[in-house]
Amino acid sequence: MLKYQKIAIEIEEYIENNQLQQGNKLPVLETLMTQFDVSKSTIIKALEVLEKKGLIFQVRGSGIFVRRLRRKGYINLLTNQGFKKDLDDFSITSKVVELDVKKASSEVAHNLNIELNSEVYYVKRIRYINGQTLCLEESYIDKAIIPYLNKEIATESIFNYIREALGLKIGFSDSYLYVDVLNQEEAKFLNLKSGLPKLYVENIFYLTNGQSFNFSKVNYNYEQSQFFIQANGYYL
Amino acid sequence: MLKYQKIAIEIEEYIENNQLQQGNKLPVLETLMTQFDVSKSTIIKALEVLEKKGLIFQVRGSGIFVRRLRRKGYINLLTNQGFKKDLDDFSITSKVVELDVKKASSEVAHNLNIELNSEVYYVKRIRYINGQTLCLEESYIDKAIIPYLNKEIATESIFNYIREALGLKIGFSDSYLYVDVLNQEEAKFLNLKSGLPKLYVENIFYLTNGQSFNFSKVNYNYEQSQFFIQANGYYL
DNA sequence: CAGTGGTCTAGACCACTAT
DNA sequence: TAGTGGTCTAGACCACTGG
Repeated sequence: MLKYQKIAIEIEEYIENNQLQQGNKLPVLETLMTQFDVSKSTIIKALEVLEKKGLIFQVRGSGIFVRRLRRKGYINLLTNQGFKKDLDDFSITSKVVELDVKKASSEVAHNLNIELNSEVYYVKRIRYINGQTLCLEESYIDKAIIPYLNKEIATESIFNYIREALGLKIGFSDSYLYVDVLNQEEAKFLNLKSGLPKLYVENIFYLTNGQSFNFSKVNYNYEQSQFFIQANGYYL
Repeated sequence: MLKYQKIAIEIEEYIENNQLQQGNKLPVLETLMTQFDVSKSTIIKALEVLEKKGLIFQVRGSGIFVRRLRRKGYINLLTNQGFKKDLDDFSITSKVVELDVKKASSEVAHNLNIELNSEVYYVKRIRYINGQTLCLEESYIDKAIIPYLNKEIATESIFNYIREALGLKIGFSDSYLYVDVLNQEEAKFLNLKSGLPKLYVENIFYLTNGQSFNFSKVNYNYEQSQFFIQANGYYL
């Protein structure tokens, strides 16, 4: 593990263990440098990690402060692919409805950047949060990248499998979302009535090398869909 | 302007001017260093900016590549506060329905982290995208931080006013969102029927020093609400 | 194994905040 | 004006990718 990652984790634990609140001040750079016995750049790099995670904010000339969310019970929209990591807050389970190998349609081929009719895994799952239906998800997974998949893996975390069993590194994702109403089939799976609102999200996930490996369409149960996003002001 | 900011802008322009596509390779670090006549760290810092903006991705041992969105017509959820910057893609206008000074309710006081009954500006606006109703927005703005506001400013960009006229720096934001149905009043303002779905978002905006200055509640017209989010894999 | 990006250091100097 | 975070450098060394 890299120095700055380790330091980031330790500072995060420090915040957690001491139950620091929004606006609480962390030790100054100088102190952190001597405490961890590393150079200034390394501390800065560690703090950058925490800033990206929305855990701290830095004010030039003033200090380093804790940033905390004011509300609980919301799902982080930027980290909601694997879910596993949110297990502390939520109990999320899945039921696999269907798992097949299919030929890529033009829509799937386009989003996965592969040839028409290439083989993809098609996985249809219902996901539950604390026992309630959370979403109906259809995933198309490039078989050229993930050569094997079964129901057991899909019931657990496909992302963990890709990371741990296959040793692939997940890099980034694009998500497109809009609001719509449930059709009959979606409503049936979510145990809701058709015509009710839903959040519809399409995701494309990429490996660190830029290859897209997973295209998914997700219909969220509006009753369970509370999300949050923390933005850092690189645009503001 | 800082060196790394300037370099980031130049590289962005280079990508734009040459119409580079997803996966196209940029010059290697060594080349960029000599081309801009700066140290390695400065180039890395510039590339980091572009990576956060979702414009490039870097692959160790391989190169620096262009990252492009596959779809047009979606609003970036992480940058949708000012709107002004999206003017290239969308024509967004506002109509101010109401502008008052009010006493902060407990909800507003809590979200703005101020005393109950402190004075806040209350701004109710309808926003239009390409002539269609986009959203109905209610903002509560801390009068202790923004001492003056009028209809003209609110019709244009409140954020630009805060930045440019008041010289304040906007730092970060928290957004909470969920899907719901329109009530009669909201429907009226959005020119839709009650009972139709909506995306409901609450935002809290902070200055760089961590002070929250704006709490807003936004109801989006589902017909015009197409959003995208690019995630970088700091969690994946 | 050559090419390429990432980490880390030590230190000079700059810019903002608070008092 | 002291304290604190940010920028920038030059260079050593590390880690991953791909032919």
